[in-house]
Amino acid sequence: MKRNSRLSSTLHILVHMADAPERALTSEQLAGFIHTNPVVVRRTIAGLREAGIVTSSRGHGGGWQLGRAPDKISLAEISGALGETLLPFSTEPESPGCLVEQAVIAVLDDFRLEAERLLTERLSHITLADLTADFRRRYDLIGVSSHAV
Amino acid sequence: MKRNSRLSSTLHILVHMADAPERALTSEQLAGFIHTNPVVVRRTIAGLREAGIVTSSRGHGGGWQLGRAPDKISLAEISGALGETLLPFSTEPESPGCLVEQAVIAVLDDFRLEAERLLTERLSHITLADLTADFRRRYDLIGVSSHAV
DNA sequence: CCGATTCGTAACTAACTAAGTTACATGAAA
DNA sequence: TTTCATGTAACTTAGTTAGTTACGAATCGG
Repeated sequence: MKRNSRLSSTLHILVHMADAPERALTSEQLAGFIHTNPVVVRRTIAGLREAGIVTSSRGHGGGWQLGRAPDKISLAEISGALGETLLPFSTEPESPGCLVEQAVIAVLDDFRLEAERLLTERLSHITLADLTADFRRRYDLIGVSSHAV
Repeated sequence: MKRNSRLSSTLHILVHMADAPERALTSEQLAGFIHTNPVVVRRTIAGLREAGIVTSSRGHGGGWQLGRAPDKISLAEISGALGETLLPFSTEPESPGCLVEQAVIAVLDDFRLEAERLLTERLSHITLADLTADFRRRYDLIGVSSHAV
């Protein structure tokens, strides 16, 4: 895993969970898919559990499963549950009395608000089911193991 | 300066430059506005010079000035010249043969492309002149030094 | 020409963030 | 009651960015 790849790593994991809905996958198995550590996986998707996107169970036969059908899980929800901001730039005031800064922040905050609305709207139209369908299409086309490397 | 505040810091600097178009401002003066180091300023806005947004001159009376009128400088250009990406998430392949990863990356890259198009379009409608006007409006309203801290 | 000024840039340090790791408590199933 | 799996805290490591120091190159005034 590298910097800011949490969204794509999480989607990868979720597609695998969608692809094996009948059984729970352990964080060790999930970690294997994205070549990382089970603890990192648990930490990363802990927020998804709180959002009801996934469920986890302990002990024998425990692990992770989707909390609802893939077509009811949008990328907007997933991104939100990860707690990442779509827009990275900061607008923290650093010279509270400066009117130039106030003007800059006002314009930038307006833009951020509008941008977040736009992006969330787009992401809310893409579901985990779309991703899974895309994966299956590729699988049928090439006919090769989903983890050939 | 803190993390990812480069866009807002740069805008702050540029508004000051737009506000004193007749004379060059040194990187020392510009650094004072955003409470940082002259070298950091030079490094940060070096990209703007290459994009023609600002010009710099050395020696006595040297410093920085806008490269063209504020209403001809859009936030899209500035953001681009800073070399920052608007969308932070990574889609670097990490398991090249994995079809799940390929599906995830395909969807995410599509989204990123569309999102960048949308955001750039919005930013291209905001100019440095808009920011300067907003600053002047605040200044006239409150009637206070632009750097009262 | 000389000295002051200012940018350009390399090299280093410090601070911060996120991933990776270890360790162990908690809970569930066989 | 043993084994397996999550939950989470604490620590380590790696990578990024801001900040700093230093100095060469260019420009201007005298």
